[in-house]
Amino acid sequence: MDTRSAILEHAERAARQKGHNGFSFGHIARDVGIRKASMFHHFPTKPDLLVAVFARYSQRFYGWFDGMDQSKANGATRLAAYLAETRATIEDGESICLSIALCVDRDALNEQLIDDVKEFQARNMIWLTEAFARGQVDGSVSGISDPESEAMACLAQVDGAIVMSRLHKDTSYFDRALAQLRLRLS
Amino acid sequence: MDTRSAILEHAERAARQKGHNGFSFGHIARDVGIRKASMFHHFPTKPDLLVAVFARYSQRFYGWFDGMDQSKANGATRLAAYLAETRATIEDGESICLSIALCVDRDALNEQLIDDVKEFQARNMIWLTEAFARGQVDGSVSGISDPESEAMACLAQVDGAIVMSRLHKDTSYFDRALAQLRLRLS
DNA sequence: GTCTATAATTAGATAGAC
DNA sequence: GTCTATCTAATTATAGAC
Repeated sequence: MDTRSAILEHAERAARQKGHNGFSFGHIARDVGIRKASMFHHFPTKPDLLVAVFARYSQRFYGWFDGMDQSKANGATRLAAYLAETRATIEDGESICLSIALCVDRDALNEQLIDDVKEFQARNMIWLTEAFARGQVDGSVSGISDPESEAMACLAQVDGAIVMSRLHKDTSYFDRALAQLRLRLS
Repeated sequence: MDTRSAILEHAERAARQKGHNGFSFGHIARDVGIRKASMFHHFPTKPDLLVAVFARYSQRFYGWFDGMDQSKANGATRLAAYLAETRATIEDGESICLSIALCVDRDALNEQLIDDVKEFQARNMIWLTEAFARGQVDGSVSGISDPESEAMACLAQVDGAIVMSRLHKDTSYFDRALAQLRLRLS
């Protein structure tokens, strides 16, 4: 792996485990195995690094959305896959979603990064709304009144479930927080 | 107000706006209007300060729980009051719940503080479970199968809603994320 | 209880050699 | 692209005077 990618990889891990203010160029350099000064060749400032890390992170999700959109899966299958994907990214409660970490340290971010996180959340909302709408039409998800309200509630529930799992370093909290929603997927 | 209380007040605000790693003794000293060195007379270390801040924060909630428990309010009224109380504490999306901020910066906390946050979450769960159970019995909350699952989902949903509000600095995100739950309260 | 002064460490960089 | 060396500012403290 090239150095730039190694930096991005370790920086994402660090941000998701310790938050934006919880790691430094020095830490990442040590992880990657280079000197601190060499970091600045790849990323001139910490904001630059963060923007690149989040772009890479969000692109993975956007790619996943696109892949799913091309499948013929029904609403319930899509939502179940979303929950499984989200659960997988937090490992054993060691990490959280990068966008949550950045929300908490919001005051330290530059405007571009805040906009990027907002867009990430908006695209999650759009995808979830579409999945709930599909589940309403095809009958695979029970008890839906308004797909957009469902999407908003679901996104919040997932984010909160991730935070709870992080506190206990235990993914079963994620499962219990989402148990009710899962029961509605046939 | 005495100096110690002023320090606790400003430190809580800072932790909830910038996260555990986002503020220093220097910042708080400036806010309070004393010199940095004077901070250490009141709180020898940053972990000591954080434990005291969280104790004060959680006690306010525990007191609120006790007050509510002595009322004759039905399940729905209790849950609506919980949502209103939570919403009020985040102001205009400028702050988040202290326990969320600490969860994200979990790696920087000492063991006592982690245990304190766990207890806080457990007590929220107990109170919410009781409120949902009440709502199930008195019929004031619709569609309850298992009160404990409901409590877990609700707590996650509230936490996620707070994070979303923080990103946009807009409490309407909180309202929209909780709209469905509110509709179930009669 | 608050202050000045200071120390050790770290963070975010920059300059310039290789 | 990576390194050593260096810089400035901030952070978490400690010592000791008032």
